[in-house]
Amino acid sequence: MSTETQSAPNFVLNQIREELEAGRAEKVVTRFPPEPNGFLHIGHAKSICLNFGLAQQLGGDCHLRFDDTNPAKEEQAYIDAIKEDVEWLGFEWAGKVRFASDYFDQLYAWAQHLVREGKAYVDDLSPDEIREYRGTLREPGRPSPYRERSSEENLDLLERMRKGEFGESEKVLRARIDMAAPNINLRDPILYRIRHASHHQTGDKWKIYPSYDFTHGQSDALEGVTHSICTLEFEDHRPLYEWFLANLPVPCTPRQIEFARLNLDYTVTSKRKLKLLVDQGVVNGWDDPRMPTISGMRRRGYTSASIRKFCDMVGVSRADGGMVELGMLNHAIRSDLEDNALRAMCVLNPLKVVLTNLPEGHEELFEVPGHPARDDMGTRQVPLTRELWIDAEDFMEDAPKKFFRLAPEKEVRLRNGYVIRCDEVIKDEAGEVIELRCSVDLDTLGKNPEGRKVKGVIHWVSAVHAVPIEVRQYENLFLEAEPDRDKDVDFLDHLNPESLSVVQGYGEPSLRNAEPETRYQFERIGYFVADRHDCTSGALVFNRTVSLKDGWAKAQKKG
RNA sequence: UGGGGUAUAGCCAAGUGGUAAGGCACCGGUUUUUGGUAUCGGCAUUCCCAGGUUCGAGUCCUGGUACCCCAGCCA
Repeated sequence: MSTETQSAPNFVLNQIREELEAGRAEKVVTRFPPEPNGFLHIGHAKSICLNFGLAQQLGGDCHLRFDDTNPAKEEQAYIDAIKEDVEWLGFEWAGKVRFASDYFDQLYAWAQHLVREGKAYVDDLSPDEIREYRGTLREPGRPSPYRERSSEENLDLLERMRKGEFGESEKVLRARIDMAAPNINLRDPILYRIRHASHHQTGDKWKIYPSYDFTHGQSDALEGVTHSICTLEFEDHRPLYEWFLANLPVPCTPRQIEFARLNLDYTVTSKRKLKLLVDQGVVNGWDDPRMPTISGMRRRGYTSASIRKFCDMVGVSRADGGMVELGMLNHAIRSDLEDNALRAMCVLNPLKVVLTNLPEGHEELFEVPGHPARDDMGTRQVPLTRELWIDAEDFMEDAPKKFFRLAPEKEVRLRNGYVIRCDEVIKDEAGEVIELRCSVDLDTLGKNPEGRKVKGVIHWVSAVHAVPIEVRQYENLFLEAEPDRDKDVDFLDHLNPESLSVVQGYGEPSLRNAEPETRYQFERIGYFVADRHDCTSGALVFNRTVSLKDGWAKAQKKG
């Protein structure tokens, strides 16, 4: 395990610790079992942190096992992406990457075992008939007419299913449990279905594929998994999970523990819906910075540490139907970047300022820290010249008393530089402010001016040295806190049309050689990352990870 | 009375009979060459509701209520 995570205790950890203390287990083995049918998202991050975190804290192992029992939906590309995401998050699985498909031979042998024991049978009912015979939530099911076939016949039929003698849906193998069970999962669940599909790991070897229920617990047992941690919706499957372990000669009996999945504000976390966003071109791929996927968040500029911290803050419980506010995620990333991101000045909405008492061609270099509190992050050179860009929001012609920025006749400090005073406002024919003429107080470098206090500080960029940058500003993908709440309304109706806005701005020269994935705080604006794919020395592209908290905007709102 | 779960502040969440942790958000003070950060303080007389047991209940009992999951040959 490569990452030191000091996770807060939770009920799963406590429970396992008790078992350890009671001597009911020795070494803990967990597993993270994604199906390779899409990219991992923030909800998976919670599961990853839990499973790998448990192993870390208890001195055990965590396996990465692909739950690849449905070749129709799975792809190698997803496998590659998932492995990359888990590694990027900072975790290391024990041993080789595993696949449920590694156990297909054993699973098949166990299916034959159940048949011989009279605990499984081949059913010829059609999918519709099976549904009908299953009964409803309130009424019991009825036994299939094929339920009483002999072991010999079942064995033969199963073997022929395996050989591909039947078409898809012509037959299935079912466990023989109880068609009247109140828990529908126990009403003779399907063990194998026929799929004439090529599998990304096993090729064309199999014509039948085991179901999740028949695969998961046995795979856990085969790997020596002690605790199989999954989400709440599998709680109803636990009796089945245990039934297979009890009725098959498995090497050990893992225990299933369920926890509540993560729900995040203004976000969808459903692989199906995320895939829809990708397929319909609503976003630019699974790693679009607006996506709650691990790779999207990475591209947006989240650090893996911040995602781990977020998962830790959220905690683990069995309380369902909850909804975590995005504010918590914002806090996690801001606190990481506050400590670790380089500082730079950038202007996104440029307004020209001319410093009238500086001579033409004046150039002055300030050496300023890469980070205000971290000497180890070095320094950068910031040039000052007669013409500057400042952000238009930092000037107001009729400024209210508490506006601590530039206004006619008022003073403000240039961050890392001098105090300047706005002497003249120049407008175009339309009355738009196009330039400010200001004077510099040369006696204010590194010290406060005599006899007055200048409260405001604004960022700026030398016009001659300004580096053009493209900045991609992201907002929530959805306008509704729970986009998929209402079953009668398509979640796509809640899309935020302004989730992405691209702006061309000016950055200070230190940004010129920004390497992809370098994170910055553009002072007084927010945290940004050089896009890992599109940022080159010829075309600087930054993604806004998250804005800085804006106390001024908040005060404005309050009036 | 189909089965299985869950209810603690705006949000997440500790708490397992001894008098409601922590985090986020929010509000206010201080510091500040980022209206950021840091820092200090405030923020549940009460734990879904109603009864009961007990010297004592968020924790135990009884009865309600609300919400989530399950009728894929998905996982």
